[in-house]
Amino acid sequence: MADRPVEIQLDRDVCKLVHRFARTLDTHVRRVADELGLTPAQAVALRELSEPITARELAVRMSCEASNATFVLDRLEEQGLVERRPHPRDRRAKQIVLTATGERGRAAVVDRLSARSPLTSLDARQQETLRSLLGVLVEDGNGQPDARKTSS
Amino acid sequence: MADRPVEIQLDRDVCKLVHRFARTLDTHVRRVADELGLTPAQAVALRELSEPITARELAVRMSCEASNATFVLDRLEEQGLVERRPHPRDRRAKQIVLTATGERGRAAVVDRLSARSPLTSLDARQQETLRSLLGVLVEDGNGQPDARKTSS
DNA sequence: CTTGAATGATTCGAGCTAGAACTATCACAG
DNA sequence: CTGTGATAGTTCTAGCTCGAATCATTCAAG
Repeated sequence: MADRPVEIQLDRDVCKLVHRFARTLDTHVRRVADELGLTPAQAVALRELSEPITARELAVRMSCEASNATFVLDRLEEQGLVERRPHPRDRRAKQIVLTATGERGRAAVVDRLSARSPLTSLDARQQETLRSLLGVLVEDGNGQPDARKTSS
Repeated sequence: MADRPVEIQLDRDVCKLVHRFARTLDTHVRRVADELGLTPAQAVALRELSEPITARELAVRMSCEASNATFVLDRLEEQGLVERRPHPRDRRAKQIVLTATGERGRAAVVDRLSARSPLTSLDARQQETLRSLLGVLVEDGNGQPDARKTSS
C-alpha cells in the first residue's frame, strides 16, 4: 500500500518545503520581535492592527483562534500598547485601539519586517506565481463555502 | 515612508499565504493524529522515523530544535512506541528505533497523512512549480554562509 | 415580549516550541 | 597524554496554540 512513489513524494516534498519556509518566516519575525523587546506573537498582532478592529477580526488576520488573540491582547494591554474599548455598535465586541506607544511599536515592526524579507531570492514574477498557487490552496483548504461577508 | 505599495503588498501577501497554508497542513496533521490517539508532534515524529536515526537527525527532519525532539521522544518512549538505544559508534548519541507498536502507528500515520492531502487542488505540474520556488526560498533562507571550511 | 440559535470574548487545560545552560563524548592538534 | 573546540542529548523557562466550556449579547422568528 505504500508505493505510489512519484506523486506521493512530490506531495511530501511540497508539504515539507512549506513547513520549512513557514519556519523561516517565523524566525524572521522572532528576530525582529527580539530586537524590539516584543514576543513574536505581539509583533504579529501589532502588524495586523493597522486600524481599530475587534479581537475576533485580529484572530482572523493572525489566522489563529480567538482565545489566542485574547492571550496576546492581555499582554499588549499590560504593556500599554493597546486599549480595549467597548464597541460602538455591539456590546459583545471590543474595539482594539493602539496607544501612542503602540503606534510607534507597530511602525517599527512593520518597518523591520519588510526590510530583509526572506522572499528576496525570488523576483516579482516568481512571487506572483507563488501567490496564485498558494491562493488556490488556501481557498480550497479553508474550503468552507464562505457564507460571510467581511462587512465590519 | 509607508508607501511602496506594490512590492511590499506582494511580499506580505505571499508571507500571509504561506503562513495560512502551513496552518492548513498543521490542521491536517492534527486531525490525523487525533484519529489515532496521538498528539500532532508525535505523529510527525513517527512519520520521520522511517529508519533508525539519532535524536539530532529527527530534529533536523522535523525542522525543530533538539530540545523539542527530546520532549517528543520522552512521550513516545513512555507510550512504548520508540526505544532509545545506545548508538553503536558514538557514545554521545542514541539511536531511535520504533517498537512493533511504533511501526504500526507509523504505518497508520503515513497512510492517513497521504490520503486527503491538502494539496489535491493543484495538479502535478503546479506542485512541481511550487516545489521549485519553495526550494529556492528554503535554500536561501538557511543559506547562512557558514564560516566553516572543510578541513581537507 | 419570549425563545433559541449564533456570535464576541474570555478562561482553562493540555500540549508544543525556541533558546539558553549543562553534561558527556568526540575529534583533533600538540 | 592534555587541552580545545565541536557535537549529542537533556533540562528548564517562558511563551505560544488549540479546543472545549462559559457568559453576555445579538439576531431572527414566533
